[in-house]
Amino acid sequence: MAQKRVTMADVAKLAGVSTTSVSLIMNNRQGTRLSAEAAIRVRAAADELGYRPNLTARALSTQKSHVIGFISEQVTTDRLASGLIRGALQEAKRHGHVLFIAETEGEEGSVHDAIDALTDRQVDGIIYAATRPQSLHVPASVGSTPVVMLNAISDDVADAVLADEYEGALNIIGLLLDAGHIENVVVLGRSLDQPDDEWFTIAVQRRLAGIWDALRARGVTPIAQLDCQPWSVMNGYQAIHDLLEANVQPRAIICLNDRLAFGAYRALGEAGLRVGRDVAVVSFDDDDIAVYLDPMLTTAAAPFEEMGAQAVRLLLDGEHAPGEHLVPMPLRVRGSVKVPEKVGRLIPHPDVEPNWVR
Amino acid sequence: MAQKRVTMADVAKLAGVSTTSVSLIMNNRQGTRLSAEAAIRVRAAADELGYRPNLTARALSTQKSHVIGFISEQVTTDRLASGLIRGALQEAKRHGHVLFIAETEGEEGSVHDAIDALTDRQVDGIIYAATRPQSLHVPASVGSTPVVMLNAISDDVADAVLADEYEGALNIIGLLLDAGHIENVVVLGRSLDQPDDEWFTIAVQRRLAGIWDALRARGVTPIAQLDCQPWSVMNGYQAIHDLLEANVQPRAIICLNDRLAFGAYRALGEAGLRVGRDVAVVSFDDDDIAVYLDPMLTTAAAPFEEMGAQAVRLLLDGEHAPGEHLVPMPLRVRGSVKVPEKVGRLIPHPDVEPNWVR
DNA sequence: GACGTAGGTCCTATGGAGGCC
DNA sequence: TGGCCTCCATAGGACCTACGT
Repeated sequence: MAQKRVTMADVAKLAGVSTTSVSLIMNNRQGTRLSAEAAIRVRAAADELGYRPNLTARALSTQKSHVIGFISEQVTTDRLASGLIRGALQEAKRHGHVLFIAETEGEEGSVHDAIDALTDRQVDGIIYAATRPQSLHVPASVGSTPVVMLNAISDDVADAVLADEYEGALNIIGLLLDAGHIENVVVLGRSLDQPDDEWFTIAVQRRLAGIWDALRARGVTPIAQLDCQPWSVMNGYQAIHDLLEANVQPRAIICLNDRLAFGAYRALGEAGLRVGRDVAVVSFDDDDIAVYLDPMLTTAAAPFEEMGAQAVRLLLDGEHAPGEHLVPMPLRVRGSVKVPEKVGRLIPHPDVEPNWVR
Repeated sequence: MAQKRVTMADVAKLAGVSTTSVSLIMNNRQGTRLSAEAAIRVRAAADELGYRPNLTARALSTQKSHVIGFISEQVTTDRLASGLIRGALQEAKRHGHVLFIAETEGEEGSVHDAIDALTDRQVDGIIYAATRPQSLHVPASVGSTPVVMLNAISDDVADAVLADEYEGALNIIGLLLDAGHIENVVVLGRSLDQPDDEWFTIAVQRRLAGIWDALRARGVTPIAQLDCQPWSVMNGYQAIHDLLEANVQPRAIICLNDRLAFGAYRALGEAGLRVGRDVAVVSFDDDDIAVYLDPMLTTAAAPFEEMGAQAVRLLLDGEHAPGEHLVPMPLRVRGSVKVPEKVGRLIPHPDVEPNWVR
């Protein structure tokens, strides 16, 4: 068992050179040219023995571990935000890096522990991701390790990757209104005068701002704004249910997220109203359930994968203007909005339900 | 910038001892007792300087990295299976370990690369997870690094953690039948005589076996078995829709997974049938959508978190009987099955829709 | 009894040694 | 005498540990 790993020394011995030469050759060092013949011998020996450099040892000596730490508060749980990890993972892989994952369960001190666990292992950089784009505190214990906030912001860190909620909202509402759905518009999720609370994150603020700017730009005034918190299926259902009971007939519903839309569908269905025919619905996030609905939901997708990838790039790049980095939210145009041909041509193709395996 | 990290040597100098002493004291080595006074001096110095051991260096010298590698084929994508990671993460943390994540996109050779990336970094063990419990090949390049298969099996590896599909099926079907839903039973997803195919994984085989054994044990014969692949919302809808069109009236539907159930709900609803009143529905997995449905879905939950945790325990333990390790599937009893009081007492509490943040 | 020295983990970085023209 | 080419010894990096004083 446990046959020891092949080391540089083994290769050196077999090739009849020093370990230095092996190192230089295996790393393709320019400048200090060894004889082509020696290089061939070394490579042959390495191949024969199946030599692979020990990256731990290399990290110790170069101070570069080629590892990125990914801290999240429950991101791995959230099916939406697992896209963040996925995007980061793929981009990291493209650069020969690998990801350390550490999760903080929101407990105090838990972040601190996670950061220690990562810096103790000499990660080259840290991505600090959140489910909600709230402002987070980053302990000073990171030291000089570069940090990028992902779907979050922090007073302690310059770089942050966020979805471009404002533009996304402008676009999706623009789509709705340009398609002619300008009467009896309802905003579901949060009203303009709802007092600030913990849910009113920077992302929500911008999303809402985009919605209203788009409405105002076209002179459209909603007939109702429905507060509800949290944005759950149940609350979406209840809000639209109550609205219909009060004899208000929406022709277009702007949902602040897909779960609210899901609830709205149900309430509408119970009242005999058909989405796409009687009522247009748009939403945000492109949750998995968006394509489970009938008709499928038109929504501004949260670009989580791209955001994750972007965070890795920022970390590895080093040379970039610090600040917020906004990633566009692609529109998923599907059956919940009837779009005239003319407008339809300008926008991306509908998605289909993915082939889930289980 | 980049103020160098505090090393053992720094602590030693400040405390006026050798690095050896620092090492021994910081690691609480018994046996070789240093003076209590020296220990105090060293700890004070370490505190003052904010010393933390460099785990990379430690790993190099002890051959223990306290890192576990987690390889998955798209597990991070799948919102169901992200529970695997979450469970593993928390258990690893409890043991002072951290998780390397590597994803293979199903490409050939990709697994090989992932394994290399991990073993090059001296991980203490590897968890190889899959979305479908299929049989996977594990390249010999793992060498002597211990491997545990998670939600998968392999001819090359003894240990595997799987959901106890058979028991889960026995239980959930038992629940359905014991509640009195024994007439006009329909099995939705896969029939007994459907030929083997790529979807017929070991998990599906056992799930199906459990269903039928439970049915037979009570002398119940379904009035229909509906094949469909993949198990999507659309296919579930279509199958039940067609069934109703053919004038077959199900009183109980056994869905092979939650997405099928989702589709079934829709088809039933369109036909004016109410789940929980006219038709009982049970299912598998406890997907997020299970609680979005109305009434909420009664389902045998895939115990992903517990499975992930179990995999970590097996890796760290070392002393255990090798083989398959089955994790029970808890029943989530909700509104889709009317359960008589008497039976209801014996089973867990209904869940509620989680407070999603976005 | 209390502690330090030296050698081990594996790789990289640097200055310079030896041979040849 | 110098220059050029090929190569290596040595000294890190930060830690652990067997042995010695």
